[in-house]
This record gives sequence, C-alpha cells and structure tokens, in this order.
Amino acid sequence: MTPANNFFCCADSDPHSLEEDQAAVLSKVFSALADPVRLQIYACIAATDEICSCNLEGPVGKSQPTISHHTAKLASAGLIVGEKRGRWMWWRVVPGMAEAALNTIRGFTPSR
Amino acid sequence: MTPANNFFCCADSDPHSLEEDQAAVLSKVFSALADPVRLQIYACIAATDEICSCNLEGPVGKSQPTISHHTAKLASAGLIVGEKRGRWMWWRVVPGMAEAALNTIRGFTPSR
DNA sequence: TGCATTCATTGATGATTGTCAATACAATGA
DNA sequence: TCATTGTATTGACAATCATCAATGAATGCA
Repeated sequence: MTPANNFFCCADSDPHSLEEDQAAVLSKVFSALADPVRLQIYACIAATDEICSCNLEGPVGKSQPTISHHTAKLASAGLIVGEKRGRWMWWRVVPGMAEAALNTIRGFTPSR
Repeated sequence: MTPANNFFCCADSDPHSLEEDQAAVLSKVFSALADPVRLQIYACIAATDEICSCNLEGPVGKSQPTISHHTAKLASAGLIVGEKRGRWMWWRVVPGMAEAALNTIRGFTPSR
C-alpha cells in the first residue's frame, strides 16, 4: 500500500491482531529459547530419547546450579518435561511445543 | 533409555549438536520474539502488506522511541525490513525468517 | 544409621533490557 | 531559509537475567 499523498502515510486502522495475554504466553516460549545455553541444552535433550541433568553439564560447560536454572526455565515454558527416577532427573522434549509456536507465528499472516 | 544400573545414569557421551556460534545466531532471532510488545508489533506488520512506524504506536500503546527501539531489534534479527520513503518508515516482514528459526529447532530431533 | 551423590534453592553480583523524556537528525513544504 | 513532521539516538532508571558459591533436600548404598 503506497501512500495516497504526502500528508498521511495510510489509514489509521487498527491492525492489532495479537491480544496481550496471547503475546505473554508466546513470549514466554520464545524467552526460553532466547539464550544460547538453553538452546544447547534443548538440542542435547532433543538429540537423545532422554538425558539426565548430570550429562548436560559437560557438553554445555556450565555449573550444576546454572543447568538446573535453565532446565527449569525450559520446563516452565512447556518445551521439556522432567521425571525424577531415583537420584537422577531425566529430561525429554515436548515435541509439539515449538510447532505450536510456529503455527501461531504463521497465523499472523492471513494470506498464505 | 533406562539406566542399566544405579551407579551410572547413562553413558557419558557427547550429545552436543549445536555449535556456540549457531546458538548465538538462533538466540538472537528468538530474543527478538521474546517480548510481548515486539510480538504485537510483528503481528501488526504481518497483518498488512506494509505499515509505517507511526501506525504502530496506537495499537501497541507505547511511545515513539520505544517503537523505534523494538522495530530496530526485530530488523537486526532479520525478522522485518524497513524502507524509508519520504518522511515515513515502512516495515514489512521477512516471510521465511521465523519459519527458518523454528525449523532449526525441529531439526534437533533426528527421528521424526 | 551414616555417608556419598544428584538436584534444587538461596544469596549475591555484574550485565542486559524495556521504557520514556529530551534531544538530534532527516525530509518535506512554504 | 525556516518551520513542521516522522524517526532515530541519548541518557537515565528500574527490572530482569545469567552465573556461581554455598547450602539444603532427597535418594541410594553400605
């Protein structure tokens, strides 16, 4: 849409298609993926059926409290789930979560 | 994979499949989407062919410097592109960018 | 019961971020 | 040239975040 003149850029419509609460949920998912360390953790978990926390410290190169902090954040966003068996905490990815976020982004563009 | 015994949780392999530089690029895209206001801005832009900055302030409800700050961040991540025509800055979404980032995430899981 | 191990929590610190007021810059029109 | 308008930048401040050392809680083994 090119401006009809040089006085007004375009009609002052309201293209506000994303509600605030939806934006808050979505931003939480993307915030969880917005850290390089968490992306590495997520990749490590996704690369295996399941993996315990102690085997994340080595590849990622962070301390145990930091790993615990990041896995908690990924789990809070619904991207991974953890199950405690014995002494070990086992993590798995939630397959459809990233997909759901992608579909919401796709829905922003009505055509196509 | 269940543990073979109670002494070792699993083999101490190296499931590190995401390099640090790749993680840095990816995290930049997700960081841009990790803010509710930027998601609303992105949705507003995606809902139209193109939109000028002045028409983002109203729907989003933020000041002009804040809008400028957020559009710059979205553009820096490659999610939108801007073109200045006359006095107005016109923004369009880069169609495949968010999709590409989320496809990378889906690629972490080798099976499926 | 006592000890070692695995993970979560707390406290602290330096860095980053979101926001706006004020200001500067750029483009247009008179 | 001067005034106006749309956008970008700067400065400042409060809030959030990533990180680690220290500590606590829970489990399993002897």
